[in-house]
Amino acid sequence: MSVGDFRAIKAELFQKRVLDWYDVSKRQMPWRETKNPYFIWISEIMLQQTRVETVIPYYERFIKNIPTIEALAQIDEDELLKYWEGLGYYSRARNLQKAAKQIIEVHAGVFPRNRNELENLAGIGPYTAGAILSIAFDKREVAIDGNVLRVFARLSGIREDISKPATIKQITHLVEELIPSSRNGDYTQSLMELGATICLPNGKPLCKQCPLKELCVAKNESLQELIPLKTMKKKRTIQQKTILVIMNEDNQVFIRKRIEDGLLKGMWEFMMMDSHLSVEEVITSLEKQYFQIKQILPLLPSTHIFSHLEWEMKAYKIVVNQYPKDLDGMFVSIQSLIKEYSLPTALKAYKDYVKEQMK
DNA sequence: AAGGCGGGGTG
DNA sequence: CACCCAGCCTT
Repeated sequence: MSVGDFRAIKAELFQKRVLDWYDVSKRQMPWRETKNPYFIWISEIMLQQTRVETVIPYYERFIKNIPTIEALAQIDEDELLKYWEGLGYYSRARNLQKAAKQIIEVHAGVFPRNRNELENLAGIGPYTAGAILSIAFDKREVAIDGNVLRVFARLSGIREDISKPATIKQITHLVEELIPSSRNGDYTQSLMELGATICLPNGKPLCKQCPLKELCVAKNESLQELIPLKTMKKKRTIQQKTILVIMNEDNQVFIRKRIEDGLLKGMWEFMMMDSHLSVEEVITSLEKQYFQIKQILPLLPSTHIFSHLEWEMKAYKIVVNQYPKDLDGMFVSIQSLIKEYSLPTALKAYKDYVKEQMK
């Protein structure tokens, strides 16, 4: 069998198999209870590279507190990031607000309903545009995510690297040819659901339970564990950091906002240095910045793994009784730190330490 | 075309 | 540990 053989199958058979399976097997998700494009949009952005179970509580809290495009456009950035804290890929939150403003200014507050206008909004690419159009508006558009790429690579026996644009284009055409005459939103979701629950990655598909097993080239050729082809991945680079949890005599802690770096941009952090510093080096560096140090105490080192790099963190708690006025950050109370400012999960160990200092 | 961008679940 | 997740953006 080949891609050609797969294309020869009856579209109606394929559609009936996958939609019937979806009706019986779909999981419950809060965004499946609505057609409100704003809600669908929020869910799709949160779901980018993020598992369904992780998203659900974030989604519930977000739409409860920021229920409309207008509310999203007007919210303070730090408050917005607070709702995103721990979810990762924080540019998604900033792009969400940028897009909300675009919708109000360019589209008079009316949610766009064609692919071109959607893809011109910040943070919306081909997948998200297709998802919103098919799910919220029942338009004849497809949404190609990692699940759909894997499902269709196996179904049609494609041996190419599924991350290559040419392969994505080829699969996009196959998915488009099979759009049903109705229920396209369910069609979109059924393909992703199949990938997430049956046609699993890492050579572990549950083919016996698959409603499409008779139509699957990979299954019929016993290639389902070899497809899709895995791409070589780059090794993580390791960075050494020294975290300085600086507190003043009023039990306030020093934080500053990350601006210049792409990584964790917009998030707040403790003072950090780019290498491992000894007690003496820390003291020298802080005195050079006109801090007067009253006490310095080593904290437990910790490690945080990002997808593309790794932080090896040494840390110190430092109590100062005097500090310069022109700081690139500020001292805030511990309660305020917890309630109002978003810190990356990478700093969780030291945020937890600060929490314990609350009196 | 390739790499940056978080955090967590899973085997 | 490595892989991958309802991807998008920049270079």
